[in-house]
Amino acid sequence: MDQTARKVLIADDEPDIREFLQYNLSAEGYEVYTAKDGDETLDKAKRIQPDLIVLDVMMPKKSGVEVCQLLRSQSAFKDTIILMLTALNDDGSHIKGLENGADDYIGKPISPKVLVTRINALFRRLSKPKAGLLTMDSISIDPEKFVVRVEDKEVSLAKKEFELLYLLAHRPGRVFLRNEILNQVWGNEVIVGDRTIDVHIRKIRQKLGIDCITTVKGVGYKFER
Amino acid sequence: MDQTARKVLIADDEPDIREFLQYNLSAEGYEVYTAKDGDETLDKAKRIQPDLIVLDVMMPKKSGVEVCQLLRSQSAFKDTIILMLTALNDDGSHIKGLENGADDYIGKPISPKVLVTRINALFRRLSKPKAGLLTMDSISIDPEKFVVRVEDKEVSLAKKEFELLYLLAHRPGRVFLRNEILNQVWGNEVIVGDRTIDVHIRKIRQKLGIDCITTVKGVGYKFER
DNA sequence: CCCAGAGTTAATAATAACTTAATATTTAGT
DNA sequence: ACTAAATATTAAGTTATTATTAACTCTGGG
Repeated sequence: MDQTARKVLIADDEPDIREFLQYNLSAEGYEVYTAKDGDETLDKAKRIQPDLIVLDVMMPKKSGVEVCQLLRSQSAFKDTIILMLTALNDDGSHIKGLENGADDYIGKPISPKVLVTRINALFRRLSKPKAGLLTMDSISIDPEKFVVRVEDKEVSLAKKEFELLYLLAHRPGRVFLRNEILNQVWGNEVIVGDRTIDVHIRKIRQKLGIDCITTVKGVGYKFER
Repeated sequence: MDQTARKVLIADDEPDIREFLQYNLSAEGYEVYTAKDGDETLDKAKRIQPDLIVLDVMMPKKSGVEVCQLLRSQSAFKDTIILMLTALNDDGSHIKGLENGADDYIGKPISPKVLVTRINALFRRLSKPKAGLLTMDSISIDPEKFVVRVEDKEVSLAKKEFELLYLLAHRPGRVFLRNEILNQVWGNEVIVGDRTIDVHIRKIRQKLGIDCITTVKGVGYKFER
């Protein structure tokens, strides 16, 4: 299977809808997974880390809306594209979906053409470009393998630490405001105190051993050298 | 998501209006965030630093007018475009909005076309070109990296020093009154003595090494060369 | 169940930024 | 050249921001 294939998770309690979606999306080259209720969706989403989730509003265990809210409250899913599926294509549920963080919705019945077009459009519009390997002299950061190498020694960072370092390092010299950092790394729904950033910065400095993050007091942090 | 997408924050207590705006503005390529009451608006505005805020007049917690006033009293939002939304399209609330620092207003009900046209127009009319790199011969000022380079040597200034230098340098030759400087750099609520400016000027001159700030006695300062 | 690691918070310490006040120097007007 | 007013300079005092540490929660794996 293509290494860069987009992963799509389909969540619907009706087997024939799952099959229909799976068929059409596989044909488009997506890597498709399915779930049949809210809880299973959450489990699989966590394991698979899909790029897009097709979420039926009406599902057993947890409704699509609930699942959507739960996913959006976790920073791991802040960039996951969520497409709601609803039989009720009245404004009410449409609204409810988008309000809770969905990126788009489609009303049943679904035409294969509309579905595929919409999903492709979502990817075009929303997906972040895949992060690439960063290399500065004596330090390299690989987001694929999740590894940082400093002077030929491998350093393992925790996820938040890594994301923070990557954010700063992908634009060396540029100052990132604390707000920007919170938005990019934690997402704008999550609320954490300012000291949290400091603590992560400290751990990064500590683990890397070399001083490559500069504090700009009253402003933010930047990566240098 | 486009890295340079304009950020728009929508503040309205009615879910269907939020959704309506979100849908239409997302489709235009804006990066859209929402808030459902006054307090949430202030929180998110601070966090997200949107380029434009669509502000409903009638909201719980704090009204749009209050939010507008509060935002405008903070220097971080002096360039944020504010568009008021009101069901009462009588002159009274229109005036009240503009009086309190809003840049435009739209009366409900809203047509998507009008909305998008108006917002695009506001951006065209009001948005400042991104604070950019200033380059004069032998000196360059980079607000993104928060660094000044003088004859290929990097000089790091503290926040107030930098803001002051940037203010003067972005209009070389133009004299800035002490009052203007206080307003722009310190904001109009903060009260500091006149000597404070002198001290910062001195530090800048000292750090840069070259004399590029001229005193205009009895008037103010200007950047030259 | 317990442990280990990640993530967060809160309290305190440390430090840099900022402001002020006191004194010296410069400038412009007479 | 004298004077008054404005600015320059310096050092010291204050405040704001960040660094550091340790404790606490939460989660998943053994």
